[in-house]
Amino acid sequence: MARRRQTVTIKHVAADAGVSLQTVSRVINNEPNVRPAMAERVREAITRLGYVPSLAAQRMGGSRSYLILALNDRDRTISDWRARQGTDWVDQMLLGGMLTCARHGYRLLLELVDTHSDRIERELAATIAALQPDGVILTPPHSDNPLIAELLDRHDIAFARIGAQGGGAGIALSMADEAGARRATEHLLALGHRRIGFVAGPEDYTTSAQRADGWRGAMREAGASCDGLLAVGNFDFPSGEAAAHALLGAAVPPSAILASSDQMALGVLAAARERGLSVPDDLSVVSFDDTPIARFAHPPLTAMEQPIAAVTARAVELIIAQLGGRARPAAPVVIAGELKVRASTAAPRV
Amino acid sequence: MARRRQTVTIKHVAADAGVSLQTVSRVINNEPNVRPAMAERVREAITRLGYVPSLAAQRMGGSRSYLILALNDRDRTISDWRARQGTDWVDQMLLGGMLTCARHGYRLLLELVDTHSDRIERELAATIAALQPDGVILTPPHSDNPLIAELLDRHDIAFARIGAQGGGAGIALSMADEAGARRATEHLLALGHRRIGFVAGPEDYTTSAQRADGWRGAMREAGASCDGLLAVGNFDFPSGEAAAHALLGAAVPPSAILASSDQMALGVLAAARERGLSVPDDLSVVSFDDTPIARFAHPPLTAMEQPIAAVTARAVELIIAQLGGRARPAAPVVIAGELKVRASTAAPRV
DNA sequence: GTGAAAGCGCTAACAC
DNA sequence: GTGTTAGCGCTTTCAC
Repeated sequence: MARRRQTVTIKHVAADAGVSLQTVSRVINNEPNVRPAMAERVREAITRLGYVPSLAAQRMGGSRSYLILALNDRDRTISDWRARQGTDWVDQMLLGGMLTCARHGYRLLLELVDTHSDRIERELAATIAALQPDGVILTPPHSDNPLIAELLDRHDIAFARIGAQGGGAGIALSMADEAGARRATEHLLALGHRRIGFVAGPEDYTTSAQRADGWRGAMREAGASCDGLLAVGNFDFPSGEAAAHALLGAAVPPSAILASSDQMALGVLAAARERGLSVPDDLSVVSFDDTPIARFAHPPLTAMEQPIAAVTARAVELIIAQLGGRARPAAPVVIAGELKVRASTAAPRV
Repeated sequence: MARRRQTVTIKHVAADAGVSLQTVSRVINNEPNVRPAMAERVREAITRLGYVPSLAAQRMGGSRSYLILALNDRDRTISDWRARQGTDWVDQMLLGGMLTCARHGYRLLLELVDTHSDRIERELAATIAALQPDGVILTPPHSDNPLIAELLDRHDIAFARIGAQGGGAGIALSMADEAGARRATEHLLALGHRRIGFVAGPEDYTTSAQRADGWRGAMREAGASCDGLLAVGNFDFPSGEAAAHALLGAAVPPSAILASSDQMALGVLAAARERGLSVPDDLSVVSFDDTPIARFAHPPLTAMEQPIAAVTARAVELIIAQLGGRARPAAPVVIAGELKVRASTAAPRV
C-alpha cells in the first residue's frame, strides 16, 4: 500500500491564493485579522482546489480533533444487538448525535466500554490517548461513574452525562425520570387504579431510583399505598416476568403495573397471560422507553418515551458550545419524553 | 480550552527504556530488526507508562489511520431511524464491524452519504481528505456505484462492496440474493404453491434483480408460470401494500407472495387483511431481511435472513488483510442467510 | 540491529 | 492585518 499523502494541502491553497499558510489557516478557522478581500481570495482557492483540511494534521497542530465520543456500555449494547429485539437506543443516539455533529463539522464515534471492570479507567485513558476527542458523551450507567468524570475532567475534555441528575463535573442531561414515572402513574390513577405495582430497574442505574421516586410521589399524593407493590428487575424480559409474578401473586394483587423498561413490560405481559389475566381488562401495563417493540406488543403498550435522539443532540450542542468557550449550564438540562397512550391501559375492572 | 497535548509520548517511552525513538516505533508496529530483549524492555516501559500511540500522529507520520468508514445511504438510514420500526441494519453492521475492527486495532466510523446526488463524488472526496481512512465499506445502493469505486481506487483505499456481485474494483461480498430468493420460493413450492407472486425492490439496488432471478429460476424449474406475478415496490410499507393489491386483484390471484423486504411484507399482510384474506390459510407470505419486525408481525413472518453482521465482519477482515498486503479475493465472497420459517407460510387451500 | 535526521499538514506564538 | 518560525508525535528514509 503506497504511502498515502494529502493530495491538496494548505500549502497548495496558500500558493494558489498567493498568501501565507497562516492566512489560509485563519480563513479555515474563521479567525479574525484577515481582510475580507483576502479571505474571499483564499476561499476561492479552497473551492477551486477542493481543499479539505486533514483532521489528523489539525489535531497535530494543537487544535481540535473535531471528534466526539459516545460511550456506551459494551455488554448491554452487544447483547441488545444480538437479541435483535428492536431496541434502538444506539440508533436514536446516532440520529441525534451524528446529525448535530455534522452540522458543526464534528464527527461522532461510538465506543463500547466495560462497565463493571476495574480496567475501565485504563481502557478509557487508552481510548482518549489514541483518539484525543474534544468531547465525550456518557450514557447510563457510565453517566454517574465518578472515576470516569474525574478522568475526563483531569484531561480537560468536555463531557455530557445523559440520564444524570447533576452534581459533579460535566454537563448533566436528564430525561425527567422522576417526572416521567409520576406522569405514568398519574395516568393510571386517573383511570381509577389504586394498587399500582412498580418494577424498578437495577440499582447501578441512578435513573432507577428516580423513577421509583416519581411513582412513590404520585402514589403518596393520591393517598395510595405502595406497600408490597415494588419489585426489582434488571431491565430484561425474564426479570420483568419474575417481578410480575411476585407482584401478582400477592394477597391483594395490583390492577396495574408500571415497568421500567419495555422488555420488562413484555415480561409482565407474559406473566399476565400465564395467569389468565387479560390486558388491559384485568391488568393495565405501562412501560418505559417506548422502543419499537412497545408498539408491536399485544396489546400495544402505553409507554413513557425516552427522547434519546433529542437529548443526544442537545448534549452535542452543549459540548460544542463549551468548546467554543461558553459556560456549561449550571443546572441539569431536562428533556422530557411524552407518554404514549396505547391499548395496554384502561380503567380497572370494578 | 487548553492546548491538549499527549501526556506520554513515544519520547517518554524511549527515554524510559533507554533506546531511540525508532526502536520504540518498531516495537509498536511489530517490525523486524529489534532484538527480543530490547523489545521486551520497550514493552515494559510502554506498560509502565501506560503509553498509547496517538492515531493522529501515526497518521501524520505517513502510516495507517486505523480507520475504516462504513458508508450508508443518508436518506434511507435517517428515515429508518426516524420511523422507529425496528430496522436494525445499522446495528448489525456495527455489531459485525466494530467488534472485528476492535480486534485488529481499528475503528469503524459510520458515515452517511447522499445517494442520488451528483455531489456524491465531492462529498466523498472531502470525507476521505478529512479522515484519510484505510478502508471503506460500501452498502447498497453505493456498492454498485462505479463513480465511488473509481474514486476509492484512485485514492488507493481498500474497499468492500456489500451486496455486490463482483466485477470492478474492491472486495465484493454478496448475501446470496439469488439463492435466497430461490430458497424462499422453493419453500413455498414445497408447500404446494404454484402461483407465487413476487414483490421486487427498486431497480437501483442490484440485489433487486438478483432476487427476481432467483424467484424466476425456481418457478421455471418447477414448471410454474411467472405471468402477472411480478410487482415492484421501493422497500417501504405502502409500496408493498399497493403491490399486493395489484397482485391479488388479478383474475387468478397468487396463493403466496414473496416480498423483497420486511416492510413490504407487512404491506402485503395489510392488503390481505383489507381483502378479508387470512394468512397463511388464504395467502402465504415470505419476506426478505428478517429485521426484528418480522418476528413481531401477525402472524410472525417466514423470512430470508440477511446476515449483515457476518458479512460486515468479513468485509472488515478482508480489508485489513488487504492492507496487510494479502491479495483481495478474486471471486465475490458469498455469505448466505438462513430461511427462518414462521407462521406466515402454510400449504395453500385446496 | 540500531540510531539520527528529515518531514508529514497543520496551528500557536511571535514578529513585522 | 499578515508572514515567519517552531514545533505537535510519529514514521520514513538512510546512515552506521
